Amino acid sequence: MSHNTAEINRQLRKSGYRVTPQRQLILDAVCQLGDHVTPEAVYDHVHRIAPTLSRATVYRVLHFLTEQQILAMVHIADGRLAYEMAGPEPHHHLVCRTCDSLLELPHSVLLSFRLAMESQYDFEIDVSHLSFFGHCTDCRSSAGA
Amino acid sequence: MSHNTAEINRQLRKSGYRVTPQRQLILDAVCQLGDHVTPEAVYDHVHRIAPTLSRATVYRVLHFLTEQQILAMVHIADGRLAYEMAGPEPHHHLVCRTCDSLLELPHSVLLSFRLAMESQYDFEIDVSHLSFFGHCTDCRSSAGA
DNA sequence: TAGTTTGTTGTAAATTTTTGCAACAAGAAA
DNA sequence: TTTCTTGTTGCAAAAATTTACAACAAACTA
Ligand SMILES: [Mn+2]
Ligand SMILES: [Mn+2]
Ligand SMILES: [Zn+2]
Ligand SMILES: [Zn+2]
Repeated sequence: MSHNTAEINRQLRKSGYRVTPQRQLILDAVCQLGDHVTPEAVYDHVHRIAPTLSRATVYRVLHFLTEQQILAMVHIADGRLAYEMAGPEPHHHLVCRTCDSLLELPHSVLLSFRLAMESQYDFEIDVSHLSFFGHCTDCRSSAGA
Repeated sequence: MSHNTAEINRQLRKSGYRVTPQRQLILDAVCQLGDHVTPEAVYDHVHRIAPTLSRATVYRVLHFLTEQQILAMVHIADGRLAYEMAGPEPHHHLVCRTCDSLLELPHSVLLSFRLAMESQYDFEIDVSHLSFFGHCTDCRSSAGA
């Protein structure tokens, strides 16, 4: 568990929300399971600990924690959603379609793109966590062999 | 109907696939319904014309035509998928989270980003149709009022 | 045109995700 | 600690999406 529980709880209560055992379990699960955790993986994990915790709650809490910017959501292949802790440093990913490897990109890689959209279209892009799909070095060289 | 039916049919047959009435109906539907068409909208449309055409076929054909690059897929809000004709000119979108307005971006806006990823990470990004969410001019000014 | 091959569809069931609603319980107040 | 308010949960049903499989039919061949 690497997240600041006390700080998060304070933030939630301050906004009029409640800190429930379900929310804590689900947050811990995402934190432990790592990057790009699917709702089903979260459910499997928490269900072992709290068998009555329902799938509906998993989906609701993941959505809720994302709204609160405690989690970050990401589109993964096939249009599915996954989640991970929203660190203080937003980031993006390069995901290889062949080997599923994951490269982390600093948030800044999109800065110039965002500025361009602001100046050209007066549109304020709001991106906190994108995945770009493609092919990594290794897979490109082995495919060409 | 603004797509080249004959050319598409030829392309499919050449690859060993078949041109079925279902595929033609679904393609026509996407073409007529416009940008960012949801599977449900397609189903509603084609079901009126061919009541036995099933939902499963709609999902399957949308996925299939996307693989064949005849349709383009796009993530819309909430992690849902939508489809549209894949024109010869790939493009992207700026989608306003407040008024749902849609701005079309030329494919070239991401060119420098893609080149940067290639030189910095040796990763070949494969993007044909992205949507960036945010807030347009109008909605930003009225929110500040 | 009739026969053959095999890609495709419809059906039904399995999964996944969302939603309504009554019971519950976190946190504030007394 | 007890009471009260109302945000949250579990359940069950609805809705959305995927999948297995037998029947079907598009395209090829004779
Ligand atoms: Mn990430
Ligand atoms: Mn588009
Ligand atoms: Zn790879
Ligand atoms: Zn707007």
